[in-house]
Amino acid sequence: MSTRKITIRVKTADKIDLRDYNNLGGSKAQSTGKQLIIDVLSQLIEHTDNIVKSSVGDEKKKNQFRVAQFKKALGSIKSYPDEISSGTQARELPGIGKGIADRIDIILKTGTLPELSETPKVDETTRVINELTTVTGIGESNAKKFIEMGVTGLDDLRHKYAQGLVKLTHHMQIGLKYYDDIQQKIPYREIFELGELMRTCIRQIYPDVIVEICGSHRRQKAFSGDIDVLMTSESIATDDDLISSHVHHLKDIVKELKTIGFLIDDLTSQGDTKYMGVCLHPKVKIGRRIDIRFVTYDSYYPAILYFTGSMMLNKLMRTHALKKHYTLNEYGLYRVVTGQTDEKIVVHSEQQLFELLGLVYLEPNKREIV
DNA sequence: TCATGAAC
DNA sequence: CACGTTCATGAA
Repeated sequence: MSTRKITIRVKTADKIDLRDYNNLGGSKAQSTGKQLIIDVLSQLIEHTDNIVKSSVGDEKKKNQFRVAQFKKALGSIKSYPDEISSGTQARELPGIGKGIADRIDIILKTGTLPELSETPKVDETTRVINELTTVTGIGESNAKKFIEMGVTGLDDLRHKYAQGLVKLTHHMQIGLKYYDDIQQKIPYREIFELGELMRTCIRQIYPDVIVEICGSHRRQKAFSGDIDVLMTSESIATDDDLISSHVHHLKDIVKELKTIGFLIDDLTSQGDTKYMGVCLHPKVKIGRRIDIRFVTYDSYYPAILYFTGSMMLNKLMRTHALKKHYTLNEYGLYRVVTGQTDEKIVVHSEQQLFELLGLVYLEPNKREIV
């Protein structure tokens, strides 16, 4: 790994800073072959990303993977200190195989890539699938079924549903009901106030329950797509406590949040650990997607880390953990013992999780990787 | 009860 | 090849 950070402080000298993964250092504006490669590869990433957006199924998966590979290669080239004058030379770098090496030769020869001029053609079926799947609860499979039934688009789906010509699951019905609301981004301040509202309400019934809003809000983003809430209580330390607890905290909390008019519709109703629904700010009155997860206290810090993201950081941390013979997931950090059931390491802060993995601690607003 | 789809 | 877990739904 060439991602070792050089720092003056002895204490953190050996820790790895995951922000270096997409190394921005050293790529000053210069009209060298290397800069050209960087520019064209960036275009290739954007181009492939557009293909991802307009494709479905295996084609989409394939191209998503290509984007990830291209990004890795680009990061590798950016962090390489010297000039690159051939594909063969670039092949030595991590993340660069035959495909990228060949492209680099073409870039150096022609200044661009032929595949960039190919416009991805979107056929009508794909367009309708993409439109229908913007409704929460409608995935690709159901979108195809609707198309087979003659649905030609979102408006047509609404129409046919009103006529009783197609059946929708409860989830889909709510998805349509709040379609315009859910499309809108949620300002930071609104989520903050919704959090305070929730805490005030929950304090009345369970004063010991901890409420933390995670997701992009916790990463201090100005706008979020939905509201990701994590709850726990120190009195529910283990899974046994959660299962045997005759008081179902989550269900009681959801019930209470409904009576005060905070939650206005459900997407789930049976879950013991996970609730999905729609909530409302009394002053804003736009339906917002909210997810609430209730975890045991010994999973709280792994969970808060996981649900704060970003997704890319989570992936990097999991991969990094595996290299150090740990498994990291939303429930805990486990030491992998060969042939044995993994041993859970109970942690008491996010900092401690980074520490145990030998990583530089990142504040939530620094976790926006790539 | 099980398999599948969807969401995260 | 390309995450794994939770919940909803409908068939068995």
